[in-house]
Amino acid sequence: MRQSQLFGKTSREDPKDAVAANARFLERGGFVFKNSAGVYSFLPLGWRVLQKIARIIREEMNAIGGQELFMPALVEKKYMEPTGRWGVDISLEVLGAGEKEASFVLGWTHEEVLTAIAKHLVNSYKDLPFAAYQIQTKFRNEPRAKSGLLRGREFIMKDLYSFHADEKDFESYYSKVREAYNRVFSRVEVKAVYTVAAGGVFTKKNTHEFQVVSPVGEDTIYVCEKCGYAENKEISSLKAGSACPACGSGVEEKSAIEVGNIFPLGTKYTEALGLQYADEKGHKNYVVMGSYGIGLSRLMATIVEVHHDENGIIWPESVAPFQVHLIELGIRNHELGNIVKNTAEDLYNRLLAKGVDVLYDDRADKTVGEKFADADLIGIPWRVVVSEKMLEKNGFELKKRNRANPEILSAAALVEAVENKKDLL
RNA sequence: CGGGGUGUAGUAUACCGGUAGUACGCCUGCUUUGGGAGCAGGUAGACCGAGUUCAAUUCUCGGCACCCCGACCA
Repeated sequence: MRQSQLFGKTSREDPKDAVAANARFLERGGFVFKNSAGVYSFLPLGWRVLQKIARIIREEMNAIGGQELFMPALVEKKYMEPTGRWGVDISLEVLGAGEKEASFVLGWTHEEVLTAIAKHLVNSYKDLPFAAYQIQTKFRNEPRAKSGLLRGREFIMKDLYSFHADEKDFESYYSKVREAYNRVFSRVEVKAVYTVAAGGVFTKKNTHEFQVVSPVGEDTIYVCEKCGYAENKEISSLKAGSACPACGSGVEEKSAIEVGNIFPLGTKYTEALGLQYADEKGHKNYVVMGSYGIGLSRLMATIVEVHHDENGIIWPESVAPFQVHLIELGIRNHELGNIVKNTAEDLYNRLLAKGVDVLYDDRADKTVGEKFADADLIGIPWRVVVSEKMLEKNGFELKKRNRANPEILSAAALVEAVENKKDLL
């Protein structure tokens, strides 16, 4: 991608209404655009990051047998009423044609919708278990959207639902999901603490959350540094310094961002909606359910909260919008400058040919300082500079975003290094 | 939803009851070129509505929007 053509520009000033690091850097870097409070557009740069995250989540969900599908955002009243979730506070209701009262809600979760589908498809124990998920926009009329992408009224979420014949089968799947979630969070390089929590509007049972410790987090958790056991303050009888229920060591109080959760639902929804199956003896039983969420847009914001410095974002390689930021410092209308320009074009094409994702800063009207400052802000892991100075040394400069000192490499060595993602620095 | 605050150019800001200023951006030209360049010229602005007033961007009221604290929450 040529940066001169990119739909998205950096800005030098922080937006006046943004305080959280994720909002400041994502808006300034041209990753997202705030359309309303808690309502964001993803610009091409931000959308690439989101797609990288989505791909990792898909791989891990598929690996535990999750089947991807896609459900409607318009959810009719008849689905939510039987479970008592029609008209809850966070609902964004929609009027049908000619109606005076809303008959649809913009979907904020999909247990009911998928259970209705399952009623059509599940008759026998032979149809169980199964797990299905989607990646979709969710709508929740938050009384107070805040902290950039961390709490929006509209956000992108992966929601997985599993259906089982009995609790035992459910529990074994629940722990599989837990492991899959750990892999997701470790691949995007956030440290998520598995935390015991409350079920809110989803279930009366205890649930589990994946919490990333961060000062901007809205949740308070008690976490044991020694064994890693953690409880959410909302259900906990612990205090800072209390003995850890798991190992007896002291727990600490931390602010944390909830990046994922897994809910045991039992038969709450299947009873309310009448989802039963026939067992081996022909007896009818209610299906046991679980639901499992990861907020993708929130996770993207969390990654920024965890991985940045004063100059901008430092993307983990797994989710960076591009692998390489190629910066050309040729002087316009100048003989040597043209050589620099041509050399950079050539290198750009070589990297593309090798299948490397490159953002090529070919902008002719930007100064050196501006290009470097933009590169720091956008936070692509590898930076390659082509300039007169480098050509004199017969090489290219390669620098990692999180390192201070660059390396000078020949073109061939550089292409090889980037291609093999060799950490030469 | 309770409390507090803020709405001025594309962005960030200043001043003011009477002609709205600065910086960055953007456009033209020349110069410059390894950490947000220089000169010259140009472009562009008071959230909406009502009231007070000779006169409102400024004061008052209402609405709307956005931010922060709380309650709530993936």
